Amino acid sequence: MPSIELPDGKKLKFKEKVSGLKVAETISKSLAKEALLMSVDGDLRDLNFEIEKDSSVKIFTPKDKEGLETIRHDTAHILAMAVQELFPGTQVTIGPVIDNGFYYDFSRKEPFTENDLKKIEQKMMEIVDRNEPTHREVWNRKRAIEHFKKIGEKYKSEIIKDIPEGEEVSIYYHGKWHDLCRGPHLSSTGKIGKNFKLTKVAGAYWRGDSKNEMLQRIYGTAWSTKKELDEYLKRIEEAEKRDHRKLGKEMDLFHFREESPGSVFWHEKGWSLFQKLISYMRTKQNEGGYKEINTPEILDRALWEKSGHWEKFGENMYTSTTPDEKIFAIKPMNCPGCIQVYNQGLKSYRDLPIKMSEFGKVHRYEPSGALHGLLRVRAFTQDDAHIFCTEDQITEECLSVTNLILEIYKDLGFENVILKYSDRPEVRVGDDHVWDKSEAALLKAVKASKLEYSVNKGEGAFYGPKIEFVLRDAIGRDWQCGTLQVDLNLPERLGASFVDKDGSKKVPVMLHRALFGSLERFIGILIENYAGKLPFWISPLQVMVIPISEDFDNYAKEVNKKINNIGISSEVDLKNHNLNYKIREHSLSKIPLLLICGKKEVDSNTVTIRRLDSNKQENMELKRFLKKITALNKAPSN
RNA sequence: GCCCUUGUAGCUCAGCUGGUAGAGCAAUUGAUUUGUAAUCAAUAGGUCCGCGGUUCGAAUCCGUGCGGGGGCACCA
Repeated sequence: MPSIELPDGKKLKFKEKVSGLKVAETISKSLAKEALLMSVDGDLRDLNFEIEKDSSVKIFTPKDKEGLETIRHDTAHILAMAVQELFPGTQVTIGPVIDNGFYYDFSRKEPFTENDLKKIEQKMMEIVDRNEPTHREVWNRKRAIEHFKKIGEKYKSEIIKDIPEGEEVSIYYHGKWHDLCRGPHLSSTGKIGKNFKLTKVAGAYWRGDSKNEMLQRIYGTAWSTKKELDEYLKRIEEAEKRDHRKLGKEMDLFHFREESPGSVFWHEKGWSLFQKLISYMRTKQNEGGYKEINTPEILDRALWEKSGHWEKFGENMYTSTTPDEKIFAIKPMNCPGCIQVYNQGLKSYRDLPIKMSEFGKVHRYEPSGALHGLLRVRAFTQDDAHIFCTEDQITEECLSVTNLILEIYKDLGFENVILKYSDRPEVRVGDDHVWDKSEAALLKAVKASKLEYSVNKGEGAFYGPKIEFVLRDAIGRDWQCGTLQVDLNLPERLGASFVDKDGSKKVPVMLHRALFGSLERFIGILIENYAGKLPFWISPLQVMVIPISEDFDNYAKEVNKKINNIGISSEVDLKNHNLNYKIREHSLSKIPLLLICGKKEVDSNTVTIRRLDSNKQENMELKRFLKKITALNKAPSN
């Protein structure tokens, strides 16, 4: 006589054990039709699980997160089923749900082709149409291991071996096909619907370990309605349009080439953008009390050994052997060089905090497969700074870094920032009381920022806790950019010290911080965030002056000169093309302001403005226009 | 680094199962002198990523190297 409590508090009484489907039917016919799975006292269950005792039950439909995830999970099963029907002998491994979809990893000698993907997709549709019923069995683990071994599924038997002793080994059948699975699943293959699509094939290591065999992973996306699927595919398409590699080429900002994989060849316009960002940062940092320094790109191996980099990151460092056989390393980080600057001369507690910034170009030998446009390169410029301070100054300094970072992100159009705070890892250096202090100081800064934050336990650096700044772009993607780390280790290793009040020498705390992280990467993110339509003040080419015909060339040239004279980048288009053509061309190249000059403008000493992405026209006196763009040419916070 | 995939004109791409290359845009020249997203015409433009092999003959097939892309692993 189970009594079933529903989420709204209502109670249903049944004479005998009852399936989830029955419960749904009792509530309403439409719910029964929509129902996919349920939770019983918080545990997710199949709809045909029979409830025997009093419990609270919630029924899930495709509208619920649980419902959608189960659809995706089932689709992964159908994928495996289809693959094994089409390609006998293929071994199955795991097939989890991920953001927006699912994947399944297979072991098979021949690679899956794009064409196979289509065939598999068709077969999956067929299986949905067959509407095969699902049923669940619980097996004895020994039997399960032997069974999967016998049918040649060595990965599955390995997985079962790893299931903890106390847990049930459940097997799900969809028709005759069966798979080891925790469940829950939909009651039949027809319930999945057809709003899925296989998206790509890729390699993936068994158990995510590069020492293991490489499997073939098939990715797919699945949704509860056709509309959602289409919207998702549309989103992907939109993201592709924003790809900074594509836009970078179209906008003539930079290129890559074989001679130096992972290093940027900046074109005039890209470099101008780069310089604008640096000069903006300089202003902000000077206001914040930073002093800019610059340290060598190439430093003796001995320094890297002393700092610990040689041992820990040696494999990713570029080195250079001189004709007299000395080994130097090209810096992968700026900190050791910065500490050497700090080490010049005696420092007193009265000097602290000392904030040294450096736009340092660093080189890291990244694995070839990791390279990705501007987002992952082998040579990049950090907007780095190191703050030397006392333990007591940590909180205040962290706070000011956080404020600076937020202001800068905001200026560049990112208002949505979240923080990731990581505290002490198991393997670490330094006394616990210093860790206590620095963790508390950092956390205080995090809280004071009033931003959403997550705590990543034990994920700090071995030398200190850290905050990572994650910004969300215009289409909802998260990018980790800034970082702030408390370092209790490096200053000591490299012999940094200051004279304290009592006359004794002490080791300063060092804060590492980067706001953009890598200028190169940040520019990539900026381009994608704005889909190439950069704000006026950082746009590399800000104005294009367009004479309507040859007769107005001189006026246009004059206007162009005046704009350039006030430090705004402008060009004049004297080509023999009609106005429509020029507007199209310069709009596509994402120039923020187009100035049209014809008879009307010459006669009245005005210009007609057309803004990017607007077909409105605005006529204005030239003088007023110059004033206006002078104001526009500043960062919002300046 | 690993798996798959890919490399043709400045750009985007076509080129079936082998017979030494083609389009659109851009460029150049000429005509047109244009009022808010492509005016018309002509011309020129190629070591088909590099190296090696198979073949009478290779952009095409095979091997190998380098680069790009999608993932995995990595990301101080």
